[in-house]
Amino acid sequence: MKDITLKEIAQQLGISITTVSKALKNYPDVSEKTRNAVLQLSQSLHYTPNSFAVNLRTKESKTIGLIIPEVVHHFFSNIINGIIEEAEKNGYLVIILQSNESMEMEIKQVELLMNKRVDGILISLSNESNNDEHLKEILRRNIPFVMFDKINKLINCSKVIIDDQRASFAATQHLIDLGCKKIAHIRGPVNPQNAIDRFLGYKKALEKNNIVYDSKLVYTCLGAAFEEGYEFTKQIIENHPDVDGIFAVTDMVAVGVINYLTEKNIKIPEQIKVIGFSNWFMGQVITPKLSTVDQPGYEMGIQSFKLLLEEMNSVKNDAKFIPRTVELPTSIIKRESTLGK
Amino acid sequence: MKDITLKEIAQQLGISITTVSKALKNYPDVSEKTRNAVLQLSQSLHYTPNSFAVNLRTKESKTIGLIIPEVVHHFFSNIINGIIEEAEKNGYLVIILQSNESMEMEIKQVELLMNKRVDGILISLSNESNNDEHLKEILRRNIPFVMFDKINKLINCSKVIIDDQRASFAATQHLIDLGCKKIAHIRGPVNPQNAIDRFLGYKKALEKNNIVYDSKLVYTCLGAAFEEGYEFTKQIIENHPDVDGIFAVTDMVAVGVINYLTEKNIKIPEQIKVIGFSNWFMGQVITPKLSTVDQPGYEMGIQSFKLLLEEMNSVKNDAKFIPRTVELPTSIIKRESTLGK
DNA sequence: TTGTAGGCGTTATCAG
DNA sequence: CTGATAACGCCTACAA
Repeated sequence: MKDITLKEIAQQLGISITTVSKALKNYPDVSEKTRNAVLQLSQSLHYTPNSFAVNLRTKESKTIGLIIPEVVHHFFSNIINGIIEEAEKNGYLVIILQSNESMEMEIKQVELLMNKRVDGILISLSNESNNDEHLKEILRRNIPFVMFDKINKLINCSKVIIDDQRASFAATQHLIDLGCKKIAHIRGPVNPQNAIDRFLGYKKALEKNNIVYDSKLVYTCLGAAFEEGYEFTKQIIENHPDVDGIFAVTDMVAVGVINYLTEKNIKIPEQIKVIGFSNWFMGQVITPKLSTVDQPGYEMGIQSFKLLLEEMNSVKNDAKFIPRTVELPTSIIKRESTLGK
Repeated sequence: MKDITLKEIAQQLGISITTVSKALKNYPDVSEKTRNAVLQLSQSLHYTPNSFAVNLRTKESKTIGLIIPEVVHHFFSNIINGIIEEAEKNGYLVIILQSNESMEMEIKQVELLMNKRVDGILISLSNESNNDEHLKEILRRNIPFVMFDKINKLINCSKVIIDDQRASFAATQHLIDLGCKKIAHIRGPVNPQNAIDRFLGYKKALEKNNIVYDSKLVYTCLGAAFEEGYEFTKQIIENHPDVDGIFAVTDMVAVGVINYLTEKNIKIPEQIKVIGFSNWFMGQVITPKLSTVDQPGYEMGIQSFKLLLEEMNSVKNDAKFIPRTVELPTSIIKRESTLGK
């Protein structure tokens, strides 16, 4: 089955390619008769424009690129969901790449997408990312660009974030309100801004409540994995048996915490209260159900695409675009791991 | 910053576009000297070929399309992971679309991808899918095409699957081996082949062990959701209090089962043994830990892409390609929900 | 109302 | 070794 082109249709009807093109695009200067003939034939032949040719002419592909640290991840997959949906609604397709938390990969992938000439790029930075040349290059080339969740504050592009500091302040405050006096924090990796902010929120909450901050109660994950939550909790119990609250950087880590405590028959929340971050589905179905911070992943995806779309439209019209930062609200979800049954 | 093209480089060096092109592609018939000049200049100008033009010429985009029922799903996101990784390794990018288990969406998306002229298409069918015109159209257009996990047996394309029937036979047998006499099955939706096969495996295992099959013990999900597992278990307990084993079509459903039983203080596995299907991460961290069938999602992604790649290469060389079906092994993961501590 | 011509950027063929 | 020319398929001034 060979491809149907304008040429093909033109030949069959004995008219010029131009006329066919115009008829299909509803130009006014085509006679009713020829238009109908063209429409009919192109339908019966199942004509669809060759998108490669259209891309070349219009210099856009209606495709955007998305770089994300991990796909197998409740929060991120929710974001992907939001992005894909909103993109499709607006006639865009999404190419997804996974940095696997590696900056090297991220750099390669940015280049890949730029060479592919996607119409815009969405990124959530890898944990490793501590350099921003590749991000600046996107700006230099004037490619519409939005960062979400794991961002770099120094890059002047649109961003969609939550207020990690405020949210983790609230989480810590929740523990304090319930009577916790000695709260450990299992924090995220060193580089990412949101791990830093969550740590700062924790610290601020302690200070605000006149609890002395003790750096020995802060444990730093390499990857925010289940095993790390498990292992650090072991250390916490052994070295600081009087800890009565644990705030984990992520629900995955918090679930590790809960697993260790449950294994050792340490009562949650009576002896130790646990709160996580992100509101992964898992937290609702484990025992005890996990208190956490709800982080609107799906909504973040939607908003990220919307911002990108705005910028893509601006660039197309040679209009100036001023980057904006959208901050999404979070809320504390109180469940059994802090409140009990 | 305007785009660098072959023309630009040719002009600056005072040579022809043709020569520049050849130099860059390491054609043998270019003098050392001009080649070097070209390479140097194109590097300093950061030349990259315009992929739109390349697509148009070569008639391929090094991009494939993937249609999947859900992105926020442990098993599927693992598959996506495998596909993206293997694709990238081979120089392909992946456009992801989500059918949301709707056949209508699936049909639209297939068309979208065909019009986009992706080099190949990967699909896992939606639960709703009971028509195959859109799939046949892919074959008609001779577009490389692989189905995985949720397939349609009637379509003559490559497939990557597991033996659902055998796996669920083994799962049911596991319950029987542990002494279960009355096993309920919460099955998946009506259409998908693998829900059917899992049901058949369950039934066969009963028969093989001389347990009378009772259709009243089979509950049919609409979407294989947590809530369905919970709700059906309630019905099971109320209507069939002597059930001593439950086999759920999916871990998500099984977790719903466990949640209901735990809430009602029904002992797992002493009173009722539970086994799921797919080996989602969640199952390892809930209490009791869930026994299940390990289904290799990541590997399935890898294999699917590999098959597609083979076919894409064949089509490119006008070689004949004979569709193949790859069957991946599964295994029973025995945990607390059947074995106890 | 219709058609001609040129170009988007690359690549392949063929002649010099 | 180099380059002119055509073609991929579409779109759009401009001309007829």
